[in-house]
Amino acid sequence: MTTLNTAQKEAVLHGDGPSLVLAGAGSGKTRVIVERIAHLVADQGVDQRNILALTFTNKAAEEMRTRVAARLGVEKIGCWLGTFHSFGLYILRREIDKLGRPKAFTIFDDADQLSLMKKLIKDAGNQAANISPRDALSWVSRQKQDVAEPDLGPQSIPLENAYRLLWQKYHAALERAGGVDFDDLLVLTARLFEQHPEVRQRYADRYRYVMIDEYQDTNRAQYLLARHLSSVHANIFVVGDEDQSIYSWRGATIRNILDFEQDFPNARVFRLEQNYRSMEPILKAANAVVARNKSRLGKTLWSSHPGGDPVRLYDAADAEAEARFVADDIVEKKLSPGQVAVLFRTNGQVRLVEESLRRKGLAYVVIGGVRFYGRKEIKDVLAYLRLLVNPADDVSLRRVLNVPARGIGATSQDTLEAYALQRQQTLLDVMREVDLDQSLTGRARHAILDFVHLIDDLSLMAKTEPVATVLDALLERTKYREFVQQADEKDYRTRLEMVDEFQAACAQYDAKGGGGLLAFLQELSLLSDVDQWDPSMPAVTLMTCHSAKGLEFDHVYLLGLEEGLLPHASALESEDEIEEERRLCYVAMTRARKSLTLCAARSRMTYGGGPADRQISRFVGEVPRDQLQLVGTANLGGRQAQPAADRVTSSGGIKLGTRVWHAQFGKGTVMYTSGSGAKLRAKIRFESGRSRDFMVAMTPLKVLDGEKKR
DNA sequence: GAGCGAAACGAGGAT
DNA sequence: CGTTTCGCTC
Repeated sequence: MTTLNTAQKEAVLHGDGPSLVLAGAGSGKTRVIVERIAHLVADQGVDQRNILALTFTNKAAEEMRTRVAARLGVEKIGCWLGTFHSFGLYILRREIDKLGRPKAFTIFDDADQLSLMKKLIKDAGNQAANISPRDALSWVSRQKQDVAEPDLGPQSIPLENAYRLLWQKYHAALERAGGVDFDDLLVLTARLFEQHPEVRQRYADRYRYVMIDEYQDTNRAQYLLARHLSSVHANIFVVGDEDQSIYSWRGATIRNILDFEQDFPNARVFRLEQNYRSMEPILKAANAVVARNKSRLGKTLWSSHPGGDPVRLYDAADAEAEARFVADDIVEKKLSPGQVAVLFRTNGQVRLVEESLRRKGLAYVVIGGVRFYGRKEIKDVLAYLRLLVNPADDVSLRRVLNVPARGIGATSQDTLEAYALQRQQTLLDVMREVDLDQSLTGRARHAILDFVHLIDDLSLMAKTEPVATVLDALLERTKYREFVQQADEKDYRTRLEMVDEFQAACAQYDAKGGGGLLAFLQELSLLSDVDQWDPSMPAVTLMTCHSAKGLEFDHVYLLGLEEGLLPHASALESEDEIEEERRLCYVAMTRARKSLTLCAARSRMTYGGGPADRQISRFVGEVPRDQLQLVGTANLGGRQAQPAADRVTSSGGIKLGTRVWHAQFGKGTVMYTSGSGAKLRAKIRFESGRSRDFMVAMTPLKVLDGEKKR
């Protein structure tokens, strides 16, 4: 693609006012945004500082920055170009005090949220009995993404009441700890603009042009931000593809893109339907799949690259054979590893692929899964550092109070917690006054004061010294390395290497000019897995379909095209969720430039249990047969996907998606099965929100017929 | 309070 | 199956 096509040109050159670009997969939407910015700056004389462009990932932002800089012939661009979340952080750093919150706030990641919620559930006792922290968190997160307020109105549903109570407690605890979570970065920013018109006016005035990428994945908070920011100039330029909306579980609402023309009157709509990425058979196959969806605006992509190999289907005996096939095929076809991606629905699928690639001596990188910043030793160190900049952060304090063990055990901790609750003080403040309290042993009080001194000394240091210096002192004084070495004799080398790597990251941050410990910690929390990935590495890329969005590869292997995996088991009940799975499948397929290979296994080990029989995905059946080439032992006879209701199994009707009734737990849905016959096990999610695992033969379950939806 | 083995729990996608 | 919590002993 050297010059812009007519549709792209129109989108780039159009005049002021709101506009919606419906950009199909591979239609050059990034390029359109880049060219539009270049056009505004170079041709219209717009000051770069008056342009704001928002993306969903740092990776996308980084690529856009590079391309805009190249296009304008400058080293560094002056536009504000970054992710929604980093924009929220940018605003809150300056303005959060207007919401009555401290400027030195820290960002709580999902592990922090989980540990906080666990504690709140425990403290709430009977009021929140039997609620899983994860369920509570996702409920709270959903409320926040919809920008609701945690008031405790009269509620008829007891479960909802408990959730509401936890929401209120969570909200209060987070605020007291001087923390914000991921949702808050957007929600608080939206609220700030809502409640402080003068602030909104200032930013809306500055950003004459607002551009938003992946608009189909915006949630309500992001939508409100878009409205606020374009409330003065109304030059809002959004780019999206309703067929690639795959984040509804994160609060994204497809309505935002479907309703754009109503929301922003006089909007112009542009359609980009020429695909520059994929060879024709790949695009035809992907189009055929997504065309089954009902909620679409409707686009028909056509390929710039006619000819090309048909899409292949490998129908493996089991998941090991599937993984082996991928490695063998890469070797046999002499594919250059850097041009290959292996995509899958769940992170759990990655292990087998890693093994088979390793056996063949193929280099690979795994994106996601166990994140560097999710590692225990890194989280410990981060918790210390966060406590240094935010002494009110009780969540971090709890994590490190006795790590490494320093004689402050459960009894002492409970005593401190009780005092903190009673006096409405932070844990650290309570600990400062511990000498006044005689109910703790002298030894415990001594240990507690030592800890307070440690934090005080290092906090002072953090005010002036570079991050790496503070970290060195921290590791030294806590004897953290010795602790790691002692605690895990088997794996300590790897763990120490992780600590080394983190030290290097700190030093690098300092060397780049840094911004102090607080800024370092805030920015770290916004890093994503894909951000670390270097596409020029000569290695096969392994990642989930979700992570692959926005990327492209010459050769793509899409694994696990089975009912229960893609579409995922948890989506089988609802037509809307099936449609999202279908879009996910479409996103994955359209990552491929030259070749696409679909794989499925007839049998796959499930968690703990034995192998389970698998049905091939309905999405495979949606690809026209003449577009599909069967390879290996592939044989679709009798395995073609059938409508879910007609499928039969040998397990007495207990299978994926079956609606059942249990005397104790009520109605539920089978999420997974494993084993067979007398050893058949089934995981069932009940309408109460709880999930449980059963030996089917031992459990009084009734199969409910004729029920499709709850 | 620390350390260890046993039991229980939970497994979708991630800024 | 892998990880976290529990419960017992020292």
